[in-house]
Amino acid sequence: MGRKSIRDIRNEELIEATIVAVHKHGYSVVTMAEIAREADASAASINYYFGSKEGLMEATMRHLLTKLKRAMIAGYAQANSPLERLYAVMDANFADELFSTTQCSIWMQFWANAPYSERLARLHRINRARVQSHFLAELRCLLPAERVAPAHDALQAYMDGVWLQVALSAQAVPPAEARRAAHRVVDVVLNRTSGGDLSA
Amino acid sequence: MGRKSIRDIRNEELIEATIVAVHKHGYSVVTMAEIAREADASAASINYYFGSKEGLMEATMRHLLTKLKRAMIAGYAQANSPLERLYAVMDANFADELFSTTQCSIWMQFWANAPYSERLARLHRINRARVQSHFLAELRCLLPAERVAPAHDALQAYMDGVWLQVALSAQAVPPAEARRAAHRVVDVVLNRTSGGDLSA
Amino acid sequence: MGRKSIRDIRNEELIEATIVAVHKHGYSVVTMAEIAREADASAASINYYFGSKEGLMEATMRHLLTKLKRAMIAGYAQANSPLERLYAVMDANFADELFSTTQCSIWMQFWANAPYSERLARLHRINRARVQSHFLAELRCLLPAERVAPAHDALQAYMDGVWLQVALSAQAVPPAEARRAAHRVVDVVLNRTSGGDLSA
Amino acid sequence: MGRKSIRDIRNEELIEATIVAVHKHGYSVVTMAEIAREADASAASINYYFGSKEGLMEATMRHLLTKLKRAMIAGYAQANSPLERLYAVMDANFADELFSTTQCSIWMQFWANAPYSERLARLHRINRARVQSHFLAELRCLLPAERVAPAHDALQAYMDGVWLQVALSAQAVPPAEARRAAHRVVDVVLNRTSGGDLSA
DNA sequence: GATGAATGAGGTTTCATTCAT
DNA sequence: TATGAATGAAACCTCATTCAT
Repeated sequence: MGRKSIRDIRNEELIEATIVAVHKHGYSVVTMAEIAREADASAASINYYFGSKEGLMEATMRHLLTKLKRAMIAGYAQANSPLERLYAVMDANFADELFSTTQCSIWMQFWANAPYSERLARLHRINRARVQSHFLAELRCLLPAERVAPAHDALQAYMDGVWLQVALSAQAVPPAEARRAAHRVVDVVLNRTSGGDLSA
Repeated sequence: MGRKSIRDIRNEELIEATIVAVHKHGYSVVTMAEIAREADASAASINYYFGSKEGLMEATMRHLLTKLKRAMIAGYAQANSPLERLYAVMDANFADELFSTTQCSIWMQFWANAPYSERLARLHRINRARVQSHFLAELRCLLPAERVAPAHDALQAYMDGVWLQVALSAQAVPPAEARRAAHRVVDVVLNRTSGGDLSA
Repeated sequence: MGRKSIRDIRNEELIEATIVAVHKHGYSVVTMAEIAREADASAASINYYFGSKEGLMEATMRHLLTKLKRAMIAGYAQANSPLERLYAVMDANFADELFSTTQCSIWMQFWANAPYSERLARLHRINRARVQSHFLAELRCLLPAERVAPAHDALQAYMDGVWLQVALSAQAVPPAEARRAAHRVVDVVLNRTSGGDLSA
Repeated sequence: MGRKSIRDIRNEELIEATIVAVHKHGYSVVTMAEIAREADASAASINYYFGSKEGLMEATMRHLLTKLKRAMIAGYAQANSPLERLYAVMDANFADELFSTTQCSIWMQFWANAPYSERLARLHRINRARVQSHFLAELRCLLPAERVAPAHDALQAYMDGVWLQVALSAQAVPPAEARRAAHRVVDVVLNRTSGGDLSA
């Protein structure tokens, strides 16, 4: 039942190796050999499992998206109001197991290459749409109609920008701190702070 | 004095071609041949002018950074207060001649590849530092010390995020509108809006 | 005694699959995986039975040669004169169970690759020698010595040529018709037709 | 005017090397590296000129077909009767510069692989149609309508069969002798020999 | 200044074969 | 007996770069 087949185990190992290797060398520069070395396997066996390099990349991105989705669902389960759910969406993006320099780096790599790979672009579109629908649903409960779209744009831009900064600065930011900052941004965007305080 | 040498003219043509080609194919996938075709030249002549592919890429990024710098300087020249100068920094990033889908795409390509090219990384660091120093200088005039850093982070993240969104959605946003939205974000971050209104 | 072991049954299935797969993809392009798929088996099991790809090919060719040999022996058993035996040799080559587009195609594949595989070349030599000795034996009874060799060459060339045409045109020729035409060629070569009529 | 460009010269060299290499190793087994070695060039430069292995093969076959066509046209020019033209068609196939073991071997390789390469198949069809139309045109002048098709089939089969034999026996046959034998076959098929003599 | 020609280096992918199960 | 799993070897092809012209 919960048993994992050898295939599943191997898949996961290879995907972990891919994440590390992509972070080290860059998405479209990394070679199958480098990934294989990282996984203590042969390049041929990666093709055996994923069919091609692009197949591997797609599987890797799918893996990350699933992680993000799970984090978001988990947060939602414990939230009891629109505001808390809004926080939960932000928290998912800055969750402990997601918001590391390595993973921010991978995300950026995928973003940058999505426009040139239909398979990546598709995953990106799906994810973006899902996050957006969550955002909008909650914002509609909290803001007048005409402010919903701009608020969503600002929040989404903020989240993307933070990831990008972490990816580029290669300087780790504690996830908890990132979540605190994100909550403040939500508050400011919703005008919930009397004094509008962006500092800790 | 304003006379351009043949070399300068050719350089500019090749850089323009590079921007187009990188946008079409992606930074690390585009080939010298594709760039050459875009410029109606030969791959060999590009090496003649820029030494190597990486040299060309560095020159191209430098070209874009110069454009950005000029836009910022021009804005500063007309600004007469900290707030106006803050607006000017944002405006430069969303200037008519910079904020196109193509160019946002290129920026993202450069960002994504900077960590893997020392020459690109250096340019990125320099630029980032310059923008940051502008931001901080103005914010210090407008906010208490402990709120300066978070405000800067939020504004920078917002700007990066917007570029990224435009690059990925491939859906053009009118620069003027982007500037208006950016001003509102500045206002909100500074708590300058009594009603804290993010909508038009 | 006529009992077939599992091994024999499996062998035959795999050989049939090989014939189909070689026809579909070409001798030196077909892969073990494709053959295995055709036989609903695994590539590994083919190696278990035949040792290697070349072993399988040799067995397959041997299988076809045996079929041809049997057809020739059967024809000989019913022939009562040199001329009838000559007809029988031709008939064997155009027998119902041998003269199909698929099999002509296989033959051509084997011919074309024999020069590059010692094992195939050996089979080819043996077969060719056997057919030749039959031909010569009968022709010697029907023609003066100095006309035997040229007549053999012509008949052999004709037979090969017809197979080749069928293999390449991929347009089936009814075996019975091929046999009729072959008989006429024999007659012409032997000058047995007063009017020398090559038409039906 | 008659000047050959470097490109033409190189093309020809590479094609000659291809013929030799294909003869040595077999059509679909020969590697680019082997061909390159034969031409004292690099594999990369072959792709530079022909785009791909298949492109090279197509060009090589086209080269051979052109040679055959020229030989046929030359023969036709000197023929003054249907019979002489018929001889000329046969002679072209067994011309001194075409009827060598090496070239017969190449032809067979191309035939065997044509069914699996659209580009080769196309060339084959075109050539076959051209030869056939020549044959039929002359045969119609020499035979009653109902004997034309069978006579053509027999002659074509004979020609193909002889090439195949030479390719497989790897035993050279003097072209002049092959032509003499071919003329006799024509005579027999047309019933022009009172004694129907297939011997020298 | 400009470019065909040429190539070495290297990447992805395929495939026959082996082996543990 | 049968086959997933794994891989070394090798093939094709691409591409940045060099160089003679």
